[in-house]
Amino acid sequence: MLDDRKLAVLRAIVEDYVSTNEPVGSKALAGKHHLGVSPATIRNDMVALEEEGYITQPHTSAGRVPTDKGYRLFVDRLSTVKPLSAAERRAIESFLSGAVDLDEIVARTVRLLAQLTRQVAIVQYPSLTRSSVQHVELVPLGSQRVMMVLITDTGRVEQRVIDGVDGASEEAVEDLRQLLNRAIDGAWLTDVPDAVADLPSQVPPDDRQLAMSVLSVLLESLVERHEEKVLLGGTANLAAMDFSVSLREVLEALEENVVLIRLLGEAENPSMLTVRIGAENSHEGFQSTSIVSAGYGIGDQSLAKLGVVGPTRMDYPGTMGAVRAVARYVGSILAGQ
Amino acid sequence: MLDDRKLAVLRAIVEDYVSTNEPVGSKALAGKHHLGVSPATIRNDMVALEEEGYITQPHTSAGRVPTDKGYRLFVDRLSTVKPLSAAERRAIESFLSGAVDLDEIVARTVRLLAQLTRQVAIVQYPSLTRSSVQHVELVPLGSQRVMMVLITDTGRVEQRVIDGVDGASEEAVEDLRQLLNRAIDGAWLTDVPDAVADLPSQVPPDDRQLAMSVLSVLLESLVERHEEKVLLGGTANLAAMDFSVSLREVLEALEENVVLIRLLGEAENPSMLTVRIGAENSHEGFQSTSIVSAGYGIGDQSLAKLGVVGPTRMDYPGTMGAVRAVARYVGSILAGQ
DNA sequence: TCCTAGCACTCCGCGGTCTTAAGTGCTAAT
DNA sequence: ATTAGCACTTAAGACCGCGGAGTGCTAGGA
Repeated sequence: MLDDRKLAVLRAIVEDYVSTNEPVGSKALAGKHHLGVSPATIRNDMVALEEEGYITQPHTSAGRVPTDKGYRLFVDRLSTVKPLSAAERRAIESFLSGAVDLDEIVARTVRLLAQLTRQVAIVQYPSLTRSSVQHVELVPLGSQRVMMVLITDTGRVEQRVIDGVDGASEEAVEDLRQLLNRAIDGAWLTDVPDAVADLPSQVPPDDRQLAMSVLSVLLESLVERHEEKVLLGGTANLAAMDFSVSLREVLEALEENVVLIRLLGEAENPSMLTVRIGAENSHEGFQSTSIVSAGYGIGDQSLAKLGVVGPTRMDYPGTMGAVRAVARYVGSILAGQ
Repeated sequence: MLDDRKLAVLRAIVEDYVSTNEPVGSKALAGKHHLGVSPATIRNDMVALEEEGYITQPHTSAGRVPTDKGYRLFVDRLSTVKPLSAAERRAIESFLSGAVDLDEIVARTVRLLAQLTRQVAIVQYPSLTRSSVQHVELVPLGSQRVMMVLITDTGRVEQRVIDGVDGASEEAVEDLRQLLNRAIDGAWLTDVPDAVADLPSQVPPDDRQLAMSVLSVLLESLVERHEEKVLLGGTANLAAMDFSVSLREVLEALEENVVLIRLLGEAENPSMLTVRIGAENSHEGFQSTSIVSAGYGIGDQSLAKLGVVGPTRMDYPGTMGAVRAVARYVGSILAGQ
């Protein structure tokens, strides 16, 4: 039903429309894209494509514009991820390798993505739940409070203050610290609850209240409030985009971390790309945007996700190439740390 | 030269223009603002105000619009900070008091400010340099690396990994840790360099290299890279604002933390308000915005700043009231922690 | 059977003109 | 010093006509 030439026409329409942002007509197509046929023939193909729902015309006597379905077909079958140029790869590498800690890696990554794609970049911090305990520290603050600092092997630091612990002597805290570290040092975060289950029975009764408080906060910080943080960048690029929905809606949605995380999609293994086009995004504000995302992590384990959001009318091959490349480099930087 | 009635006219113009966003004419003024004089009289006052540069007209035969200078006079002499309603105050209190750690306090504050003012909110994290050392922790990571975690009394945590330290035995690290804590526990961050000056001479020669590395990273994290972090919120409100400069410029400037911090102004004692109007802002992108900011902190010591940025055409009394109230509440929450 | 040339038709966008409404500045009267 | 009246200016909106880009259709050619 859709022969090769029709597909070629669709591809040409997408590419043209993406670069010019104007509905593309049959004559222009026949000219630029040396398809070797006349405008009239292209028009015939166009009606076929339109009947199938791949393109549409804003009004009679205007050129054609791809629909979400058209972009989907383009992404799935008509395009290949465009690898970055050597210069770009070098730039990424030198830019990312200058980072000193996790915060900065993430900050630089988001900047990089935004610059490469000229779109809005989203980077999720490496998740707590998929890393292991590097170290846990207990610090007495005054006589009534203790601060707990949890350091993971991905370099992430989680701190929490435990309030109202009565009679927490320095020694008791120190003892608990050692006990705790012996129990969970190196453990996967998901295994921590099991690992500490019988810990209270090992502390002297006097300090048991302290131990319970600390443990409950520790578990809470692991499970309940594993609020995944994200960083956003390149919002200035929004100004150049033209959404059919109001800019405000998009900006609002971008402020909701929870929404963003859900948006980043379900790519589970690193460097596998997810593309969500237009109405495929469930969320209100993103009906006329596309999201290209990928997982990143160490080895073949995905720790978190990153991606960009832009207009459905975007350069998919280029964007996908950039996202994939950045995801890989971040992974390697993370592994090297 | 500017009698009371002329000032009243200016005030009326500002208030009207702020609420309607349309140039205000003499007739409308005479109607709404019961000034007890006829439009013609008001017109005469207007030409006086215009000659002095407080108002201007976009074109002949349009109403008048306040200039930056006009807003300045309004803020300085014609308006009073508007206190929040009891309901608003209660809302602030309950919203902020739910925060568990510093990150969340800041995050909630920025949300709150944005919602109250319907503008873009900026909150700077409590500065490192004006707080004191609560604790410093050294954690060996493998055999070649040590992680340093610095905890301040404002609850801020700074972490850094020290790389390539040869022969850092667990004992050496532990010794150094104790030495370090004895030297700087409780010290003002600004005093830390002095406090650790003679520390290397106190460690055994074998561990001196380790000590030097740690100290240099510590000092560096205090001084050189005291990159002040800021959090931004309410950017969605930008969509409703109309800038004469492009939206893009504003968004771009908002992404530069350095710019933002400079922008927050020089209010040194808490709850003292700074208002920068239009061209008073040195930075390019903010020529048509106003910034209302205040310091916040514990007691009468300012730890950091917060504020909002909106169009010069903003509700100054209300905005100033909100900023001042939030700054005070954050201070009290911080003190209570 | 598929492609192409030609042609009439549709519709958007652009520039022009006209009108209206708002608001001003000036002058003369109170 | 204030006010009423009036002529003048200007932006914004409505209306119109036109040109151009693009289409769909039909009839003829490989």
